Amino acid sequence: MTTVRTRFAPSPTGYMHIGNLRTALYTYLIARVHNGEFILRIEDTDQGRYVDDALVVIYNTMQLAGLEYDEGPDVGGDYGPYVQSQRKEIYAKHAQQLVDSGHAYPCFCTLERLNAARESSITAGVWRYDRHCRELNPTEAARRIAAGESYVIRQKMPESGTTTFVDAVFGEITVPNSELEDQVLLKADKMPTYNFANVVDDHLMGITHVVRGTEYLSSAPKYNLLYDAFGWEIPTYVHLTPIMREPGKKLSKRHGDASFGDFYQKGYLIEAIINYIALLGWSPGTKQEIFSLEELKQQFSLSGLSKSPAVFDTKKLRWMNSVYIRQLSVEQFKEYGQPYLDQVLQGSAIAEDKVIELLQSRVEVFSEIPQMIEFLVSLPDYQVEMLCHAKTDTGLPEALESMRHSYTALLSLKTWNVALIKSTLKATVKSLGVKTGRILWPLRIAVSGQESTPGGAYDILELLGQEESLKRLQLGIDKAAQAVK
RNA sequence: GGCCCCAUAGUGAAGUGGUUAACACAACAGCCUUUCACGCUGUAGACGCGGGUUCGAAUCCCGCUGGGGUCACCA
Repeated sequence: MTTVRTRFAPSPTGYMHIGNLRTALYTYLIARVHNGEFILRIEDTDQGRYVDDALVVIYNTMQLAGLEYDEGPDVGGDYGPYVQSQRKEIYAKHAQQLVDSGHAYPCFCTLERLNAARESSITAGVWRYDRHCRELNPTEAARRIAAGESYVIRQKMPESGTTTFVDAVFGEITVPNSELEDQVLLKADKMPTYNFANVVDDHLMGITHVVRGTEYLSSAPKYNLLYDAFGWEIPTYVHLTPIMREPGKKLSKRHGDASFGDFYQKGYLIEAIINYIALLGWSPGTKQEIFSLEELKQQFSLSGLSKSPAVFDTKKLRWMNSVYIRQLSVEQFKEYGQPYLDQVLQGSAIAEDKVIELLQSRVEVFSEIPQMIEFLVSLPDYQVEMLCHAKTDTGLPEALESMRHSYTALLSLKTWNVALIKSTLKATVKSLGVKTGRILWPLRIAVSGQESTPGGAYDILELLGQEESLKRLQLGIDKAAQAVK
């Protein structure tokens, strides 16, 4: 049994797309579920695109997500270097090897010639390299290289026939060779193209499962041909479908929240994000939906991978995040929520511990805490109609009446705590012989100004304190009285 | 446009020739002797269309439609 080895090979672009993170996750899981090894490799062959701090983003994300790699640029390993720009000679050597064996050839065509040919072709996007340099005399080619002429190395594709390859999720796929371009392997700057570097690195690093997005599905035949040209064993391909924003729209950075960092900063828990994206395109085949990374490492399977693109559903992510939030210990919840709490409560006399307690079962995303508790420090303006409550037949006159009763009852209290507030108000309800909601609904609206609050009326009253509560209640009474007139 | 791939409710999905076609999110309703939330219960909602094959198709084949990917000295 050969050891399963997989690799996540991001390009240092400066941010981690949520789809990339999912690819990383699946790649990691495939390795772990087989007790294999997981490698991080940096694909920076496009020097023009290099972003300086981009590596840090990658390292941090991997660490945050708990995707530990056994080998990588920052942890070392026996198959290094793990940064493609440091492997230049390796690619050049292998490219030459293919030239020598007749599977590739130097091409001196200028970009100008190529672009012109492309543009002058009848229909856009159908032009393929015309193999202009393919049959160049080797001696002639050598002379031009020696003369310092700029050139690239191209892969020689079969003239006819078809190429078939097997993908672990899509099965057998066959394409006509006429579709295959004599693709560039080594660029003029002697850097390899992605396609070439991948084949060489994956083989040299002993990668057994090549995991990547479906955008590479159509270049897979070229990869196969390359492996064959080298006489290397073809790895297992695992192509992953993209994540969509809404039916027909690819999830992109443009939409604002496609990067992992954005979600993380908005107050989504890393465990929830991982859990959610794990299920976006993969199914365990059971009804289980909540998975820790540990469980995923046990249960992940290639067979559960989906063939069609999945739409990213923020609502479900929110729900899942709330599940994880509720599972947090009070201490953990406090730790995460504190900054958001402070935004509103800093400097106020509100008892933070109580607020935390009330909040945990109601928060879906941490960043929405401020707006949920804003009313504690300043009563928002609200419509009088909100004081009415259909369920208990509470119209404005009734609401006004009940608030007056509440006011009187609460004014008499010498001490201010939930238990006392509760018993007092219950007594009021009883003495009036009305439904509890008749008293409590208008009361809660008056002190909070909103229909939905963390905690019930008793809790809100206690948090606000007697003075503030009565002040707000009086405001509500005035408001209602004015409207009733 | 060529080539490749895909197709079950609004969304994620189970299903692999015979099922009342799961489950989850979202929606809606009810309950939880106060709202919201949590929880519980329930309701509505799907096999894209048309042909075959078969005693029998969501499951197999073909066409159509729709969607995705790709066609760079980017990855």
